[in-house]
Amino acid sequence: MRRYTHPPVKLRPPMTTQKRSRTARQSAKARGNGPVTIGMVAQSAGVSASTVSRVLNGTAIVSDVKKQAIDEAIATLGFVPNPIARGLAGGRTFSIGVVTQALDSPFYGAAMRGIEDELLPAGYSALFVSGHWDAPTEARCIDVLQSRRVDGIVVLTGRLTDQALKSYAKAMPIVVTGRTLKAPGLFTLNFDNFEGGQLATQHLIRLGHRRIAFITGDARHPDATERMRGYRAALEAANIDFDPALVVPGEYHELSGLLAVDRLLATSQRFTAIFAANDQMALGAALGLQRRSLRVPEDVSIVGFDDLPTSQYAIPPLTSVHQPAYELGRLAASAMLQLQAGVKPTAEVPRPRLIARESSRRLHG
Amino acid sequence: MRRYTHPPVKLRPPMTTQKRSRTARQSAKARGNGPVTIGMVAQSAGVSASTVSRVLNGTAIVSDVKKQAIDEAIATLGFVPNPIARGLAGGRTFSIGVVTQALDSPFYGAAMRGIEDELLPAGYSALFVSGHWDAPTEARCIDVLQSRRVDGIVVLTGRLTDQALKSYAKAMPIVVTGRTLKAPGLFTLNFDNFEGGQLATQHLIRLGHRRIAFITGDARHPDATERMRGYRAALEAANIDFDPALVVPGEYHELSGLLAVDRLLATSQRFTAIFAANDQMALGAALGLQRRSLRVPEDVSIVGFDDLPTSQYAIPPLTSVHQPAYELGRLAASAMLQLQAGVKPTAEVPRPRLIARESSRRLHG
DNA sequence: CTAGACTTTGAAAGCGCTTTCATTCTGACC
DNA sequence: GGTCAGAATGAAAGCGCTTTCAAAGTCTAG
Repeated sequence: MRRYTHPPVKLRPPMTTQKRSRTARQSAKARGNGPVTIGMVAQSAGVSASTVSRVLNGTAIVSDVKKQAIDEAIATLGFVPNPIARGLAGGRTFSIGVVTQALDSPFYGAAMRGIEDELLPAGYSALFVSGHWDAPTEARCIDVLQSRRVDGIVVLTGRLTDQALKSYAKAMPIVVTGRTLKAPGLFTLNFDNFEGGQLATQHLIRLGHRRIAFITGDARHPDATERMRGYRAALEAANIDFDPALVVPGEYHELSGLLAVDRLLATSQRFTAIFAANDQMALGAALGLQRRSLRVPEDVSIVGFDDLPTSQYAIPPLTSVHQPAYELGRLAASAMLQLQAGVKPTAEVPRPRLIARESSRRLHG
Repeated sequence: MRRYTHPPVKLRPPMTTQKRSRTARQSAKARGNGPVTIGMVAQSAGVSASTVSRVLNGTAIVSDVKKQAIDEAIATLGFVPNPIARGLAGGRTFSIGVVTQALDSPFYGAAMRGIEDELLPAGYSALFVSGHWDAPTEARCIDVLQSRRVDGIVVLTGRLTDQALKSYAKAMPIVVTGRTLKAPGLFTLNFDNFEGGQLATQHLIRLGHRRIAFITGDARHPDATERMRGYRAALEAANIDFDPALVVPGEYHELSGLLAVDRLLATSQRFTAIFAANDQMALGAALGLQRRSLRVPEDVSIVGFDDLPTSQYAIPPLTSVHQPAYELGRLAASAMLQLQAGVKPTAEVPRPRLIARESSRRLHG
């Protein structure tokens, strides 16, 4: 098997003297094998390692002459500080843990991209782990992240209790999306799912629909229940009676949307439109309708929620409430950066917007 | 602003004596503030830190009595070794870097999930970064990962040259998907895109199609050109002349599929089927056809490639060549684990399979 | 001029762990 | 009973960096 010399620990030559002098060790390093260390920079610039560190971190004033010499040495040697050593010594690893729910969801994917785009330029790395919509798993994720000594954790939605989150926030800064919570060291970023639900429902009402079915999301997700609240509020505002028979449970994936339509049709409830609590279910519902030879939007209008990138290419292109996943990721990350810097974050999530496409149309239009 | 006590560096009380005794320091720690260290375990078990380390890593024989005492101490104190310190001292960080091309792609998402599922139980963490299909960006990603001292890197496809990859493999183990390459410290995992392309085309031919259009992927992706090779080979095998007019370029996203159909229709080429080099373009193509009032599959059959999870819920459900993204991730990760252990990986990628759904049907059936 | 107040700087300790080296114990064998 | 190889263990060095502490300069004001 090959040996990798990166940290040449195992291959360290046996020491001959009890204690090699500092210089001896340094020149040994300078011979060019391992990576460049702060000591080599210091030597090359004719200063001490402490001073180099000070320049690196800007933790103290250093004379311009030396600063220049150090910068030059860093450049010519191509020195890159070792984050591991920094982490050990300084207690900061310049890495942020991110608890997503599914690495392979288009929604979280966009959020992760936003987080990465924000963190990388700031010299931070992101550690993505997935909680699979399960509180114990999420807790384990956070343990892993903490053991990796991340400087902070971004939790994308999730099922942890507010209490648990608050308690984590005592140990390190936390940014959470999908809820509103006040606690020291904790910053929350909440998308207005209620308003989104209203928007979607209003849109259908304005198109003349009055029998609007609703496919719910998992009731354990606060955002799902909020969207439902929005649905009911919009109905009420339009003086349309809420009919429980038009509400069918779903689980945020395509299949459950398809099944929901089956169930709806089985009860022979009349309806002219469907509002699905997310796009995946809306797409499943569209397929379900098609299977029963019902056309979208001629026979039934459909509105989704999330506005996934692919939804605009669905057949027909899906009307949906846009959720700014990428933006949300960026905001969460920049809030975390602010927390790191000791600044109180101020980010605000954009308000929901409805993107009207071809899956919804005027009733009897 | 709040201070976090995790590594209590900044708040360390000023030293009173020149050099505190070992015991003094330890009991200070044992008072219960910071996290549990190996020293505390050692003290509690009545052995030295070295011995605890030996038990932890299994690097030397330790008497059963002590081993038991140590295990007990670890359990009662809830000790978790600090990976940062381990990384510094031992040169291993137990983390694997993963260069994906897009964090928000369903395909890479599934692969990431596979990687995570394989790595986590082994005590490794994954560091995901995205190269955005750009060689310089990928190179920068690898630099970041190396500076983070990952123990190895998994590269999912990407545009780096074989040469570059080989040279990286000199510094640390590398696993690459999407190409076949032999080099020390390098393991490749290649999906047979050629056969996949053949499979898709054969399927259409068997259904009676002879005018089969092909929407290509980005020509810079080896897998795209392989799929095209498969297309041509299948045509040839069926004695169908290759017609360049039926080949239109695409870029692996929905819009380019839609545009490709427009272009195809504009030239008024006759065709009864379309093979798109990936599902996203197939979906875009389906929408493009629908816009021109052409029905799928009645007027035109469509076959995609990748078999994204959402493709089975498209309208109509998409026939596609299944690509085992999740499996691929798992295989890549387990190969990396084997490399870490000094074992020669043996993993093999499953062969392509065609998943027939409703977007393709017998011509004039 | 010189005491006091800052600035700048380097030496050294320390972060938590691994690994080497030396030491102490066994037990086997002559 | 004595010698010697091998097993088990602890002390200490070291990974690369940050931070404290003290020393050495540099001013400024009395």
